[in-house]
Amino acid sequence: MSITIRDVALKAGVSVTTVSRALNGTGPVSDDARRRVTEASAELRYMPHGTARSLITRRTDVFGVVLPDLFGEFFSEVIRGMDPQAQQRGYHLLLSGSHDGRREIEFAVGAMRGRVDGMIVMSPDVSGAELAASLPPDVPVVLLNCDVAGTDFSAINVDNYGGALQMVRHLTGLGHRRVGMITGSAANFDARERLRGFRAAIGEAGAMVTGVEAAGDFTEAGGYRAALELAREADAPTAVFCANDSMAVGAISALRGAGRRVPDDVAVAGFDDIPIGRYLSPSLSSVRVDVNRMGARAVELLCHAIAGDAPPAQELLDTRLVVRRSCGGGTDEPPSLQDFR
Amino acid sequence: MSITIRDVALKAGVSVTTVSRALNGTGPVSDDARRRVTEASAELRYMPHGTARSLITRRTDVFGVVLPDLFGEFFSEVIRGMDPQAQQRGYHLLLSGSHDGRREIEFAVGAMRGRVDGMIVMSPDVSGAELAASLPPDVPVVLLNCDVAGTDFSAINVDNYGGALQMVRHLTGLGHRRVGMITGSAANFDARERLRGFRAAIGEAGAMVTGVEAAGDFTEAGGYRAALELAREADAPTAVFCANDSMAVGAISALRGAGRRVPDDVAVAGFDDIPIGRYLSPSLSSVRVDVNRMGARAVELLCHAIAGDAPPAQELLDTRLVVRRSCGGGTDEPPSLQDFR
DNA sequence: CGTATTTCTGGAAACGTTACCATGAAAACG
DNA sequence: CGTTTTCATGGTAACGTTTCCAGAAATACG
Repeated sequence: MSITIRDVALKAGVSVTTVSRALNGTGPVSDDARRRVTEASAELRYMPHGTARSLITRRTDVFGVVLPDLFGEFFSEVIRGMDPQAQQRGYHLLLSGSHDGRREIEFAVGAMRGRVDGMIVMSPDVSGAELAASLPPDVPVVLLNCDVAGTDFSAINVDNYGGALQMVRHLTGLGHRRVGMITGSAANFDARERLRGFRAAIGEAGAMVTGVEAAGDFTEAGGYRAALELAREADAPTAVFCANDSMAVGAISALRGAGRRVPDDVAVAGFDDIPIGRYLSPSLSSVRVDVNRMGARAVELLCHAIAGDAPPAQELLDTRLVVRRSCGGGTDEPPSLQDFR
Repeated sequence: MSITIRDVALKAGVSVTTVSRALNGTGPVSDDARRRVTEASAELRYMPHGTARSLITRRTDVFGVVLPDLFGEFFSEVIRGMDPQAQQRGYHLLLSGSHDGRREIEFAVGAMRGRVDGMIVMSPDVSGAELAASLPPDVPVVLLNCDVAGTDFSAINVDNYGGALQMVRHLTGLGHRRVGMITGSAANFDARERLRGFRAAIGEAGAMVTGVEAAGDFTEAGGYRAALELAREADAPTAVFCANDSMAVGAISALRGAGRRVPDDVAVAGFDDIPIGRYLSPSLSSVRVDVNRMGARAVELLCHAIAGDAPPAQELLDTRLVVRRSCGGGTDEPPSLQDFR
């Protein structure tokens, strides 16, 4: 059916060993033999069988990528960050989306056993410690957005704490005395860190400033409900920090519905700086995260782990405050259409 | 180093054959042996080596996905459409982005030889006929957004022609007599089909309506330049149809800069209906394409090709006209924040 | 009870490649 | 010229799994 190295050897009149050597450039081969091999190979349109090669080489040139439920362009960006780096180093990406929870990740990881040289696992809902037992000991792993406290996994995390701190400091700096937060899912590591940043900022702002929290779930609808809850408070907050932009969109909608103007009556801010944020009206203040870079860096770390030329590292990706109209303090950006990039 | 089926066999006190049978449920195994095998397997945390299995089984449970330069959320959506379908059928996705041009695709395809059971190749710049020689004969392939005229590849294409036709008909229906088009790259199949639709619509509109074309390249900057070109015409068009939304964004910016109001002085429409389109001001009229469905359907077609239970099929994905403010004819949608989904 | 069938089992051959070792020829060295 | 090194080559053993075949034990059948 499909042509193997043996067919090439036969046609070129040499042994399979010589064919392998000639094609891979490993070991000495006479010019004559090399010519005959390349000729026969081209004529037969021979392509080496990757699986067979991997079996003996113990290299697959593939990285496994396990992601939770793909959320918007986050997924897209992280992959786009990985791909060029991986490709440049001769690796392909084996994707496995829609995995959350310990058991599902374990399964996905298992299915990749023996088909990847390393893995990048995004696991915001399951900690590194919990994952430790599920991950194969013989395959290097880089964790993304994952609580790796007390483990020595390589990991890259967004500086959620710092970003939230920055944003809430900005809000209190604008003079807000009663600040609300719509939190993300409690199980989610990113959400917990953002909440921690919020609390820290409220704490350091002194006794004049108080915080109030409402539970969200990272969805627009969840943000809508939580915002209504906050608006009904006797002492309703004049600023609301949402754990992500989607919830901020829902929150603005809810607040408007409740007759509150944004940002005049209540300031709103999000996290992630999703692309549509600047096109909303009012444009949405947020915390910018370079997700692309996270993907790229994850590949780099994984390559180091495989080469063994660097110890496991846990990196923090810094964030940037993006102040727009929704929290009242921002410059009134022209609704885009102006700037190229 | 890593544990193999032999280790399990040794620990369970049976042969490797029996272990294989017990674990895969193939062939008869006594209850006692099965119990011992599953026990030993669990205790050793054995995971079969995918590569080794694939070699003999001749199945990898992997689909190769070759995409051109990842364009915005198009890439994301198509993958998101594929993943659930693939996963449901027990397949993983091996990704290879950033491949355009005949040689690069050939290389990517070659690198996948023997590691995938089927391939999905998006190739808007290289036709199926040209690709035929590069594609392996023994691996089923589904082509996406590709000119497959005269070949019998399975393929899924967006109805670019019909979509463009619809949109330009809408513009002429609004009374525009001089209609411009900013085209995409000439090498691009989607672009050519959209242009064909434009010309057909102009043609059928009668002698009163004339069309004028300016060359773009699918980028914002390209749209900007092309729009300026059109605006400088002696008989400048009162409506401009752009081959994609990115160029429409650039075009609106250019027209404004040239002192033309949109949509009052000139109507603008795009193609693709990217998410930010509705948030722009004016909101952007466009042609909606269900990219997600394209990915999902591609996987289905590939599965049929592998199972051999259906002949190669070439499908057309229909489009939907989305009329918004930028071409003057649309309803004035509230700038979102209202509707959930 | 003898034979034919089933059930269970293990040894060995595949799968397509590269890695290891051995061999002979040629070249370099003293 | 004899000896050592290098070069070129091929045979064969891996890699970890499944599949094929054959044999042994147990069961069914007449």
